Amino acid sequence: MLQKHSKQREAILAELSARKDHPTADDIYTVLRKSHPNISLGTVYRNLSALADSGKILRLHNGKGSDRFDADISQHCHFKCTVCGCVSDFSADAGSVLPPLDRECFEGRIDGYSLMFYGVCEKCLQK
Amino acid sequence: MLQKHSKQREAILAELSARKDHPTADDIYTVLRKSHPNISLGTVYRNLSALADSGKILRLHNGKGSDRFDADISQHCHFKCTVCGCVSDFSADAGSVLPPLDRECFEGRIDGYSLMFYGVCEKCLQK
DNA sequence: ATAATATTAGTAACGATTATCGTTATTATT
DNA sequence: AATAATAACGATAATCGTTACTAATATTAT
Ligand SMILES: [Mn+2]
Ligand SMILES: [Mn+2]
Ligand SMILES: [Zn+2]
Ligand SMILES: [Zn+2]
Repeated sequence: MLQKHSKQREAILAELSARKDHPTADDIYTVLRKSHPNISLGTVYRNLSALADSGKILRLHNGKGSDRFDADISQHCHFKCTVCGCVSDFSADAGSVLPPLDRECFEGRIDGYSLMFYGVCEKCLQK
Repeated sequence: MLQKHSKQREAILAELSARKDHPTADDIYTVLRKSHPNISLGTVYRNLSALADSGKILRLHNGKGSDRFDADISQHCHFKCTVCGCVSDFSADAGSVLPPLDRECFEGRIDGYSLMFYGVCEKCLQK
């Protein structure tokens, strides 16, 4: 996978890297249509999936609703507003607190975790 | 919602309460068909959603793959095996560690969180 | 340049879930 | 107990996010 370069993939990664709002595949598609009028939604999905599989970006499963993507691949948590649906980085210290788990009572292997907080964002609270 | 009693909802809740494997809607549907040959998959989905909305059961978003449900509504974490797909309760102390977050740098309201660990379960490791 | 092939655009297909709708079961009222 | 009101049902169509397919195009190696 990812053996040949493509203008489309470059544009997708550039767009994702330029923003911090954890966009969906369709969000990116809508924006890129302006500069790449013929780009296909399937191409956006295919490249985002390939980039995520190769570890270059992060895929955030989002319960109901579409997946979101993140160019920041460092371990960090997220917060989702249950009113407006926005997803933002969450600078809690939870991430640094979690790793030292008591793995003694668990015989499997832990490769990672996903931690999502739910609530109401500042903007929605003020309405 | 949930204004009238129904045999189907009773059976769905009973089945979910009797197991600890976090079944999908279709899992429950398949089992209940034996005792309730005419039950509809839509009915299972509708009741599981209503029960989850009213807080009587828990819905676990599962990334790709269908949602799973849990009759244990206490705050607890889960572990998903990326090989066989099984989802099990995870008795880490992470849940008790998380609540005291530094909420000072966050202006929104946190209502809860979902924490899922990924890895390989004991059974799959032994193969 | 030529050849090989990964990637694309466009579109069909898919799986999970929700919506619709005429019928049935539950509950309240007479 | 019969009647009326309506929530819930079963069957199935529709929706949504995503993936699969295919002929054409773009990239890379020769
Ligand atoms: Mn992020
Ligand atoms: Mn559980
Ligand atoms: Zn909000
Ligand atoms: Zn396993």
